[in-house]
Amino acid sequence: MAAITEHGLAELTMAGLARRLGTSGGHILYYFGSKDQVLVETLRWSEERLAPRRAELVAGSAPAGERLAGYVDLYLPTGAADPRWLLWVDVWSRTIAVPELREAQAELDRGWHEDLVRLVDDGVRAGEFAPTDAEAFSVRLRAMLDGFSTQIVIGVPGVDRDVLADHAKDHARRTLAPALL
Amino acid sequence: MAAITEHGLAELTMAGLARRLGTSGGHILYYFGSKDQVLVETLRWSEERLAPRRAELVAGSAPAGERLAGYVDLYLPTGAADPRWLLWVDVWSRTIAVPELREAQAELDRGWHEDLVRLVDDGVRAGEFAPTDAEAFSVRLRAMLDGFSTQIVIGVPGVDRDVLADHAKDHARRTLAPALL
DNA sequence: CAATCGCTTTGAACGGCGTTCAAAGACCGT
DNA sequence: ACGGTCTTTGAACGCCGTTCAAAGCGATTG
Repeated sequence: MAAITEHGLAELTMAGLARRLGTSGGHILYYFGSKDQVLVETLRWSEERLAPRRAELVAGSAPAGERLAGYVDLYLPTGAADPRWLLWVDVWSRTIAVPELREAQAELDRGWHEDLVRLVDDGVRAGEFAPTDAEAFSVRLRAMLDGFSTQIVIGVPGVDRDVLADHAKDHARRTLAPALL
Repeated sequence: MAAITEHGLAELTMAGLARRLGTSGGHILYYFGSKDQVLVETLRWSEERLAPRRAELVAGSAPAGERLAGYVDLYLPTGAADPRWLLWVDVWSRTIAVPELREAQAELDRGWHEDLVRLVDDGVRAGEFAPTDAEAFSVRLRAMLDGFSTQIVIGVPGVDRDVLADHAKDHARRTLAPALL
């Protein structure tokens, strides 16, 4: 992750990474099998580091609306070169050619999905949100967040992370708003 | 596009493409400059082929709701290996390393955005949709569609193109529904 | 203590990639 | 028939991810 942050994913080669780690390219592949596996394991590691904060958002005692806003902020890339999202986009394009990546990737997604469903159900149960199909809500919101994240991380001119975050939060607020009476 | 359809983007090499075209790799690069440019020009060509149908959706006389559903169907990939969307995902990951692609890509996006804004404004003007910030609606819906498209084209297990299309259409319908009184 | 044996680690070699470029070919106005 | 410009080729280049034979290392054993 540090290597990606410093020089970008495109500059990350087996030989370069090995040099940085004081070992050889062959050695890395002895354990990981392929560069694809290195990348997907790095993504997994990166996602695991977010797990505690995500768990807190699901289990926390703050109003569900606030926790949902926190979920959006945690999901989106921090900025134009967020290494976690560089990995996501790269893994997407590699998944098309390398089916072994598909399951790992689907599994990471599932974690985000299940937590969001719990969070929304929690808010509904507390009467803070209108009765909602949490599954459908999660599928839609996360797709929107994926689209926003892509734009942010590839640096589409004129897009601003915080503006897009507000779009997502506003969408959530309106969709989950309890009926006025 | 035919080569991508038949063998996938990962198998598409300069030498292989040249052989298929009865020419040499150097010759393709004489005109295109780089493989990245070949891909982005191919994407542009592919998008241009959709332009007439998109224009018809904007200018058509059918109810705006129906035209919006048509927009969703045109936007999403046709299936798991839609070559247009293989190119999109590939261009996303290359854009990160090759800034020259960014403008081309943003420009293609702009076309979809502007047409969707017109379509929604049209529906609002006709009283078919509630008064809506069409800009914001377009930013959100297209992000959602990008997220869905990614999942479809990379073949996430368990996702179905038509189910996701219905999600998008339902989101649009609910968001744009005129108030009940 | 030496021999053995599995697990690590190396780095040279490999095939294939996108790209470059000197040379050859084709075309055309004069 | 010549000259000049634009095309086209294909060999060469540097770099990539990956493979694999050989060497290194440490623990187990007689």
